[in-house]
Amino acid sequence: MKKRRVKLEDIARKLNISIATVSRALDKNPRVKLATREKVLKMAQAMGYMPNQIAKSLSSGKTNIIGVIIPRYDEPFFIEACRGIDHYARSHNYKILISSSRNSFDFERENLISFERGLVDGIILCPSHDTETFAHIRSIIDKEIPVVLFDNIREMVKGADHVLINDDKASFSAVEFFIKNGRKNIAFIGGIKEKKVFQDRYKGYLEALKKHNIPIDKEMIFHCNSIDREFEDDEISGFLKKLSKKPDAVFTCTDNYGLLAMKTLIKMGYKIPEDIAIIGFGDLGLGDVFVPSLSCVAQPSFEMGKKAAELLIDQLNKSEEETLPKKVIKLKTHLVHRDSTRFKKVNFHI
Amino acid sequence: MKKRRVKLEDIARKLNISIATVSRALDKNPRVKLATREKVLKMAQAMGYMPNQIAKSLSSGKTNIIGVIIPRYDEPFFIEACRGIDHYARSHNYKILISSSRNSFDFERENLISFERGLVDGIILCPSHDTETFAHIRSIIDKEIPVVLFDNIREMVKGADHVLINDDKASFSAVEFFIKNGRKNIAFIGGIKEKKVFQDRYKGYLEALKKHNIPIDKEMIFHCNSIDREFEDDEISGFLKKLSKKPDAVFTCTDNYGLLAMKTLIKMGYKIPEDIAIIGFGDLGLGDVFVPSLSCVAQPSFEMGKKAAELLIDQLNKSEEETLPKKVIKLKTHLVHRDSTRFKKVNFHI
DNA sequence: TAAAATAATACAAACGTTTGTATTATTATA
DNA sequence: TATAATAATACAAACGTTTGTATTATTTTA
Repeated sequence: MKKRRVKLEDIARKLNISIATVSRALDKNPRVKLATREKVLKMAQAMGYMPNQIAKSLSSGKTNIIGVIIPRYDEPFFIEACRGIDHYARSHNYKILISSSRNSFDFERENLISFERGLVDGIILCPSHDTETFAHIRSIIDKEIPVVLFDNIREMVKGADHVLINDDKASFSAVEFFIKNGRKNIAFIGGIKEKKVFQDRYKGYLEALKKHNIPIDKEMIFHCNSIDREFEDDEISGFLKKLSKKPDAVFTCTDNYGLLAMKTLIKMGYKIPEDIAIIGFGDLGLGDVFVPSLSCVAQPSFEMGKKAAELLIDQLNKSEEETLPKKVIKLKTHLVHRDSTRFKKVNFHI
Repeated sequence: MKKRRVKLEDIARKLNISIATVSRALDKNPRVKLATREKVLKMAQAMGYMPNQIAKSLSSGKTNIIGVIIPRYDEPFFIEACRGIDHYARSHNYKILISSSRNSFDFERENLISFERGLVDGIILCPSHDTETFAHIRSIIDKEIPVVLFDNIREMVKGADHVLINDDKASFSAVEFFIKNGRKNIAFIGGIKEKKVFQDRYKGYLEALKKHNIPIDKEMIFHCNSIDREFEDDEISGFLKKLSKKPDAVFTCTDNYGLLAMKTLIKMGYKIPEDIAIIGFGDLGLGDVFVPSLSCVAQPSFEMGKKAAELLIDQLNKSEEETLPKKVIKLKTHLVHRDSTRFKKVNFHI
C-alpha cells in the first residue's frame, strides 16, 4: 500500500485537461488562461503535488547541484569554504553535494568520476595533498563540465577558474610584522615541501628576512612532514626542543602547527608573547577561545568559497556559444592579532 | 559545438544492436552472450561512456542520495556526525546532500520540503534549536520517505528512527566524578532551558548532587541563554564573577561554555585543576591542543552519524511490504580526562 | 456571418535509462 | 530434418517532466 506520488498526469486527469497545460499552468506560463491556471494551482495544492526533481532534471539537462570536493571534512578552513559556497549557491538556486577526497589522489579521482555521471552541473575542487597530476581534472573540463579550483593549487589547470590567496605575501607580512617589532630570531615551521602553498609561505618568510637583512639560520627552519595529525605534535616539539639558540618569534604555516608549538613552548617555560611571539596561518576560528590565544594570518575562507561558487555559477549561466575567459582570483589575507602577538595592538591588512 | 554525452543509443548504433542489450551487457546480465558483453564493454570504454545518473534514477525510482539537515555547519559535533553518516553511506553506495537549517525552524521546513521533491531517498535530520512542532517531519513520514532523527530531540516522532545519547546519565557521571574526587561546590552552566538535552543534562547534575547528599545551591546554577556565540562569553564570565562563594568544580553543558569558563577563571586567578576542575560537554576534538586542555563528556558524534545512516539505509532496503519497527538508539558517552580534571588519571565509560 | 486572427489547449516527442514481453537465432531432441 | 527447447536479442513501455507543433475554441474583422 505504498502511496504513489501525485504527478502532473493525476492533476490533468482530475481536471480533464492535458499534462502540458498543467505543466505550463504551474509554471505560470501566459499561454494558459488565468482561470485554468488557478484551477490547476488549487488542485495541485489540494492533492499535495510536489514536482519530481529528477524528472525535471532529465528533461532540462540541469540538476542545479554543484559538486564540491574537499580534502577533508574536519578542517575549519574547508567547512568555512563550504559555507561560503553554500551561501552563494543557495541564493542562486543551487544545492551542493560535498565529498571528501581524504587527501588521497585516488579518492579525488573517484569522486570526480562519480560527478561525471551527470548528477552535478559543475564542480568546485580543492586538490588533495597528494594530487600531483591533473589529467583527471582536464578530462572533466574536456567534457565541458565547468570546474573551479580553490586553495592548494600546485599548478594552474587550463580551462578552469582558480581562487587563491597570496601565500607569499601573507607570510611575508607576518614575518615582517615580527621584525618591525624587534624580533630577530624568527623560527619557521612549514608543511610538506611539495605543496605549493607551503613553498610560497616559505618564500615569503625568506623574502622578509632578506629585505630586512636578517641572516637566514637553517637551524631555525623546519618543515613538518606528517600528513597524519598524530605525529605533528612530536615533530614540532622535537624541533623546538633541540634548538641551540632561543627564538623570539615563530611563524607556522598552519594554525594547528602554531597551537602545537605554543603548547610545547609554554611547557618549555617560554612566556608568550614576551619571550616568544607566534603567528599561525589559517584561523581556526577557535584560536580565540583559548589561553593564550593564537594570532594568525586569516584566510578569507568563507569568501573564497563564495567566490568559487560565483565563478562556477557564472560559467553555468553563460549561453551555449559564448566562452567565458577563465579567471584567476587572488583574495587578500589579513593578520589577526591575539595574545600571542599582543605586545602591540594592531590589526592591519596586507 | 557542445559535445554531446555518449549514451547507450550511441553504443547500440555503433555495434548494430539494441539499446536493451547494451544496457544489459553493461550490467553484466547473463541474458547477453559473453562475446556481446565484451564487445559492448570495449566499445563503451573506447567511446568514453558514462552512465547518466539522472536517467537511472528516474527509471529506478532511487537516487541513492541521503538528505542530511543539521542546525549549523560550524560545530565540530555536526561535522563529525556528517562524517559518520558519509562513512557508512558511501560504503553502501549512497551519497549525502547536506543542508543547514541555521537553527531556524523555517529553514528546516524549507529544506525538508525541498527534499520532498524526490531528490533524496531518505532523510537524516537533527532538529534545530527552535523546532517545537513536528508536523513538517510527520508530513514527510506520511509520504513514506524514511526519516532518522538524531541529537537534540525534544520529542519522539512516530514513524521515525531516533539516535540519541543518554544526556542525564552523562552529566550525572561527570558530576559524580567531581564528587568522588572531593569536590563539593560544583557550579553548573547549562544552555537554554527549553531544549530537552539541556534539561536532561541539568537533571543529571541535580541527581548526582542528590544522590551524594550535596545541597543544591541555586547561586551555583546558570543557564546560558544566547544562541548567538558573541554574547556567551559575557554571560558566562558575568555569572562566574558575581559568585559569592568559590566553586571548586564546574560542569558546563557544552565544550564551548567550558572553554569560555576556563578562560574567565584563569583570568580570575584560579589554578586549574587544583582550585577548580572543569568538565565540558561535546568534545570539540581540539580541546586537546590548548593549554590547559579541557576535559569533557565526549559524545560519540561520528558513531551517532554512522548509526543514523545505518538505520536509514536499513529502512531504504526493506522490501515494499515489510514495515520495520521504528527504533530508538541511545549511544554511550564517555569522560575524556585532560588537564582540567587531571588530578587523577582515569578514563572510564559511563 | 463567414473568414481571419488569435487565444487556449492537446498531442507527441524528447531527456537516457530499465525491464517485461515478443521475436528471432541457435542448439538439442526425436 | 522437422520440432521442441532454449539462448540471444529486439521491441516497446515506463519513469515524470518540458516544449515545439498541431489542433480546436474563441474573438475580431470585414
